[in-house]
Amino acid sequence: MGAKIDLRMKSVPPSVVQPLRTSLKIWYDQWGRDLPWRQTLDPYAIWISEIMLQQTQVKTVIPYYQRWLKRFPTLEVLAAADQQQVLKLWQGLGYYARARNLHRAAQIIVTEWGGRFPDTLDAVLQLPGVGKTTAGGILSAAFDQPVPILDGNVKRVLARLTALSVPPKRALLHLWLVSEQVLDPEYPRGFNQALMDLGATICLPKQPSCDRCPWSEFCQAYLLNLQTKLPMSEPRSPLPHKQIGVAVIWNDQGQVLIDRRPQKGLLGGLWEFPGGKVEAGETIPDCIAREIKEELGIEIEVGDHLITVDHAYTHFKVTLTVHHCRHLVGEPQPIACDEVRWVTLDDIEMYPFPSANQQIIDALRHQTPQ
DNA sequence: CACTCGTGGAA
DNA sequence: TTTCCAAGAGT
Repeated sequence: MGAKIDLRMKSVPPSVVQPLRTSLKIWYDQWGRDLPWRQTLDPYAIWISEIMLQQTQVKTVIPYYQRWLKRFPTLEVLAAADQQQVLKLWQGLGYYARARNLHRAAQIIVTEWGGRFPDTLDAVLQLPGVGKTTAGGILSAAFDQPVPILDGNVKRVLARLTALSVPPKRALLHLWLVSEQVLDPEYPRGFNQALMDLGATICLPKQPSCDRCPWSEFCQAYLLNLQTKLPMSEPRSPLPHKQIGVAVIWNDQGQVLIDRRPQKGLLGGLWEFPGGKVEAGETIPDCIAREIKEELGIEIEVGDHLITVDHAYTHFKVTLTVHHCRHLVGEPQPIACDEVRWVTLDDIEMYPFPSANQQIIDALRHQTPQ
């Protein structure tokens, strides 16, 4: 009872550590990726890339990274910027707390560190939005310090290397120890980058290219022919589906009403068209009128259907049913949001919107305003 | 510690 | 088309 799996059996034998380092370096020298953030040693630029790359593919990040450094070339520029400008540049990248934390952290570095990026693990871990993996990525890439990492790529590579018999989530301590154990103290910058490249280009989730892998002769999963079955995954529960009624409210000046979501929580700090969840037995127009009265304190007339948008978030799906509406009486109040504003369709592009709402804006541009 | 937090690439 | 999941962190 309670006997835990003996993870020591899954460690890497000390005699294998040096061959792992040597073979990975040789492979990386030939096959390593040439990525924009590897052309600099500026800790600011490397930090930006590490944050953007959290849960986000390299291909998606590259254009955002280029635009970011053009718009916010230094820590000082970022610290002095408006949060709305920061979020606007982040629009579409998701996990918007990353952008809010970057902005806050830049201000902290300016005030607490005189604008000089900290170079110790403790100090970097104090920055909002920086956890163990990001800290290791920054310190190894920018300062060549031997600090381990454990991102999705490394979890998969090490789970296969050691034929980990439980899902990685259940063995994080073990995986961190292995990452630290194999890390080459003579070559930390290249090693960590090589480890991630191995996961991203060879040790793929499905159909790993073991015939091109420098570690195949050491890989317990490969030697046991388990490489396509590892790492183990945990079953997922089906996503709940929410029906949302959304209002595009027009006033007599041809403006529409938008609101800014609270800083905390989903899509914090972004703007949106107001609306809310459809209750049982309620029609969409009834829902929209009720939500607008509850959240903005105004009376509207619900008109024609504009567009229906289906969107999937991480933990649920939504269907936004959007109607044109006409403002009748009352001054909009920010009851359930941080701010409300009347804007023209020309000005609306200045505001950061979530992707599902951007589709609504696109639809508005393609039809005659009410 | 389980849950929250976005979006799009790739199969 | 659906499904997985990507250089994870905060609470």
